[in-house]
Amino acid sequence: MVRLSDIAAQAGTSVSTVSIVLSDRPSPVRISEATRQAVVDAARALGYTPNLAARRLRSNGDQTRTIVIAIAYPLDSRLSLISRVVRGVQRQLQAMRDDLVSLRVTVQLTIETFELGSLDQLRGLVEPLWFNGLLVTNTSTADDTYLETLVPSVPIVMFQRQSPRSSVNTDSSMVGQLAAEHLIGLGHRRIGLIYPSATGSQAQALRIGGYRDALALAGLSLELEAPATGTNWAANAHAAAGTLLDRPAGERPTAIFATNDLLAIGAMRAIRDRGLRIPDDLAVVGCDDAEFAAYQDPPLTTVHLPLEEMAARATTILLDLIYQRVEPPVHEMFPSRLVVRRSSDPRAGAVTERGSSS
Amino acid sequence: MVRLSDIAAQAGTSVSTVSIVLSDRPSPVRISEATRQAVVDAARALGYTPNLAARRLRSNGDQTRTIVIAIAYPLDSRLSLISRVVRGVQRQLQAMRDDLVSLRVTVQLTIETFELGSLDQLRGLVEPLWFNGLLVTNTSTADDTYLETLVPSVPIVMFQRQSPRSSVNTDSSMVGQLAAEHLIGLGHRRIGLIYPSATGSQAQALRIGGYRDALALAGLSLELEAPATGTNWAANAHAAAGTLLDRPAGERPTAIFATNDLLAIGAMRAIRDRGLRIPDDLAVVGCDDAEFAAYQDPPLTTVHLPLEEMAARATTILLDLIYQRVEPPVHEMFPSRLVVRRSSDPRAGAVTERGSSS
DNA sequence: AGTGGTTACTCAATCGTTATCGTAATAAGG
DNA sequence: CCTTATTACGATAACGATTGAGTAACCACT
Repeated sequence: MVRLSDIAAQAGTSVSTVSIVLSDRPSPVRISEATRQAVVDAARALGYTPNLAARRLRSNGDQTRTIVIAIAYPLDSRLSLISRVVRGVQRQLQAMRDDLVSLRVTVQLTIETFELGSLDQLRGLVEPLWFNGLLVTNTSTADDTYLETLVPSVPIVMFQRQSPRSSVNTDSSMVGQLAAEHLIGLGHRRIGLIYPSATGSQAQALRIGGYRDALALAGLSLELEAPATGTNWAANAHAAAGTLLDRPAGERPTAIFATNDLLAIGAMRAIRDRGLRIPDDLAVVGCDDAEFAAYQDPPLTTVHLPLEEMAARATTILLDLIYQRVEPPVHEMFPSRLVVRRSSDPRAGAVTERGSSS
Repeated sequence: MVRLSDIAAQAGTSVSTVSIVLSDRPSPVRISEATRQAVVDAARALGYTPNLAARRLRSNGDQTRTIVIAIAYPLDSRLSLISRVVRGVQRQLQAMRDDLVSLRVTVQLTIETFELGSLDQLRGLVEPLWFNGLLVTNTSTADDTYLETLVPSVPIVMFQRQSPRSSVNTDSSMVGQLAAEHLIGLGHRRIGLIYPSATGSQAQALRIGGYRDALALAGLSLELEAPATGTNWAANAHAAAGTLLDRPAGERPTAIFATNDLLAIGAMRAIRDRGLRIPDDLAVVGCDDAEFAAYQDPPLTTVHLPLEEMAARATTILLDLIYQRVEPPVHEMFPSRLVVRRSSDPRAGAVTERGSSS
């Protein structure tokens, strides 16, 4: 482990000078070009790596230059959507590189597997100010109040979650509404809902709310709802859909809305199992536009969320907050978009097909 | 921010005593039950949180009690498989709770988005010994030598990667072999391969190798190979499969092996686009057994990897290494398993169907 | 009473960086 | 030639926790 003092010795200067040179931060102290070079050369020659523990201890977190993205337990299949979020963050950081070059932002997607109780672990990270910014996504609503009190000093951007803090969001209730209105518009009167039973996710609750509102507004009944228990979503949706499909003839739904795409494909299989055709006998609409959605047979109609753009924006906001270029809270809402494919509308076929494979 | 000295003042004792009490680690110094209680009470009353920076600085990383799982760039769709890995790690830690209670292991799934160059960022984490153990998965082969030299002092377990270091692995070449032999056994003579072109993943390379060996052994030609470029796997596999399917009649493959499930469903659509039936005209086999695989129409035959069990084992090994209960390297190999579904074998239908939905 | 042995602590040095304050050396001004 | 700026740097005290060496108090035993 090579220290500043080692470099100082090598370069024939003092520790202070080395510190000032290596962390090229604004300092009242001016260093001549000659010594700067000597220090840099020595550091390179010795293979210096700053000791973050020491740096953080001394400067009490001001210099951590780290953004953390925390994702809450439970680690369910939505994790696959997270890759889209991370990609968005990365691209944005890449784009802002000039801005960042002197700041060395590190993206750490820290999936703290915190349940409510062990959210205290997060505290261990937060209190000593390990990081300068926090991007929180996918927490259960229960954690909200905890987070509120937890981190007053660190800028936080909530992702896909309404909050008094800064947030980047989609109108989740609109998501449910879009799906419901689409199906109603196609003439469906008995529309079933499949949703994950035990999720504290606010987005899920809002989607369901939006769906119910749209149905109520159209004067339709809300009784066709089946929760999918457990985390093995596709399998449990398969079972849940069964309870809807096995109702007596006149009461069986003619369309099903599932609040995510894995649920949707579970339901699709339940439909096929019974010899029913999609979308002729039953239309299916999912949510999220997962990678596999467009490749189902028939391709799955779903509500697309611009996760990458949202993540990029969240990153920008977070950095703005960190450098106090804006005052919190900053709220931003992104539109979701219904992607009509053949699982709900036979006419969608050719057009969307070609479009999505390009 | 409350310090040890604050607690000491409150409890009417010294900083040293407080330190010894709060970190209940073996110490030559004995503390009376009375003071221990006083200290604990004071700490609780003041809401003490240890300053990790100070702790780490002083004890040079011995006490970080943190395991990091690093996942390499590129952040492709395989991230969805990662949730299975994390789940495995979590469950194992849960099961070992007794062992861990005094150690406070924190799981941080740190997705360092490192490319080869910025792997230096990892260095920043590693050098000051931020963590006590590293579980590396999904790095490109290029990073290997870098990692070798990087972290001599921290126990590392490689996941799904052969290495002189400790590893938990599947026989990836067997994965390719299983798929190929299955198709050969079904009587196919012209078997196509679809694989991601630009992945440095060792597992991918081995799968391809195993597939080629099996074909060569059976005296079959290897010319039906189509790389899927880019990271939008399903879409690119769709295109890649096209080049195989549009060959003249006698040269078109009668089966396709895709080295992951997203590629497979892309290929399946290319097949359907051409009015061909699965598995009658073309059989398809994928890899990984993604959540959606069993819910395709027809359900996708694929090679299942016991990722959760592997992760659990990797966790155990990592902890054993950390506490020096075993000597590195420890190598462990898990068997992969072909899951036959209807996309390759029409007879598989009913049986597997029922089995997988339970 | 003096020696040895426990028990229950406390002191003070230390980890590597940073930031404040001080100062030597040179330049500029009168 | 002496004073005052200016430039360039060095010495040193933190940051908060850990740890080995030291010590005070008490008891037992000869």
